Amino acid sequence: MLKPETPHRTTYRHGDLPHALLEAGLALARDGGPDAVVLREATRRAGVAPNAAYRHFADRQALLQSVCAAAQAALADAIEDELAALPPTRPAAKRARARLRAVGAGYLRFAQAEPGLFRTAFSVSDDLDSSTDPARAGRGGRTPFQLLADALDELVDAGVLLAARRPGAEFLAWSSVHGLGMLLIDGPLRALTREQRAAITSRLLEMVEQGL
Amino acid sequence: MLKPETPHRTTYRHGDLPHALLEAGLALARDGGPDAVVLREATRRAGVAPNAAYRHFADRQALLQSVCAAAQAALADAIEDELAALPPTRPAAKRARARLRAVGAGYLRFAQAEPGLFRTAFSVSDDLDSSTDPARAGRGGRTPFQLLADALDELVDAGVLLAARRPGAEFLAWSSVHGLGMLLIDGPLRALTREQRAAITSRLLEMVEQGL
DNA sequence: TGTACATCAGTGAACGCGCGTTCACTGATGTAC
DNA sequence: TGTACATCAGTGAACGCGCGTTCACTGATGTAC
Repeated sequence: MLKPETPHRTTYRHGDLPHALLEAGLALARDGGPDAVVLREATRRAGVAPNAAYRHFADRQALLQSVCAAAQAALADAIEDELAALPPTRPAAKRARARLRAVGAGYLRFAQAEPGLFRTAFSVSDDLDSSTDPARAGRGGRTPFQLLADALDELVDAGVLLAARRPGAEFLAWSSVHGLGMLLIDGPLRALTREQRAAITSRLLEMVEQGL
Repeated sequence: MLKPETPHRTTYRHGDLPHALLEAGLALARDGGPDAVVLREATRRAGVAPNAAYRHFADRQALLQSVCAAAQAALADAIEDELAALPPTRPAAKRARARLRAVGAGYLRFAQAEPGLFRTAFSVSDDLDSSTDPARAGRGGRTPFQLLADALDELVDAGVLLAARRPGAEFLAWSSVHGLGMLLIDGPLRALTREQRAAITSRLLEMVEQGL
């Protein structure tokens, strides 16, 4: 087991240690989940003494929080990718439906492609305010939560979802998709084939659409 | 902070150390989740040398696995309680519906009453076989997964759920409820009042029923 | 009923590990004059 | 353009912690004769 990269630094100053630590933290989260995000290993990877981290992060928790925000941003990116890949669709109702499904599909794709980051994204217990924290936003400036809310708003605009049922709907949709993500990466659905996963994902999204 | 109990033992033999360690492990899980289930603290609480645990558990992982199974059994008990509290209901369809809701309600009640145990119950990544492992069963001899499956079967028998939609339905229902549990204990829904939680729980269960 | 002995549960001491965090420091940078 | 000096980023060494796990051991139990 070789270290992936031992950064050779010629200057005394690192250059961008905060960023390097965040990247190292993300790498740790990627293949070990939140518990693997530890200061010493992050500084090691950044090629710096352990205590150098304290110039930029108050403590381990602060680094973890940054990594968590970055993981949520990555999740937002995955959702945006899924939305962007959608073909232009004409009737507004059909389009809105497709977009909601894309949000769910992107979410689940990310959970399976990056289980470590996914777990990390939800490791820091947060509240409603942090769901819209710009640090958690993707390229388009929206957090995963906001992307979901947008899709639901479109559904109302298109007349698919009754306005009366809109409030709180994000939590219902989110619960279902989040739960499936968990079962797929850690739970009893781990062993399913790619096709089986796709099938169950599809059925779940359909259920949410019907049930909302 | 005093130790809750320092067991005074007069005999050299403990009596029932495996059981004592399991109980200690459960207590640790209860207020610290899976990461808090550590051998040294468990033996401390059992009033025994750290290495005594190795007479009964191969390693830390083995203890955690036992605690995990016991946590699932406790979850099964919570669901059974909810089912038992149901008033007798006449039309089979109405009855079957009420029972499915009770399964979900019991699951979510447990998640909120015992978040540490709930997290621990799903900390050991398992497969479909372990979902029916008797060690994870409650008083009635059924695991949480089996209780859910039973409820869905009743729904089919009562003609509420199309038999064609039955296969895999447990995963859809489970995902939704499990996800809501996560959001309620760790996620953005933590801060909700009791009434708000009840309302969202009710809506989610309704959504599942409609959408299945 | 007594006794030798195998079996097994628990002990005591120790190991190495990786972690978070603090201390007093040193080297480079950039700004004021 | 040059230089003193404040500022700040990183260093080196060390701390204490709690953990999992191994070793050779000792004390009690129960069974065979």
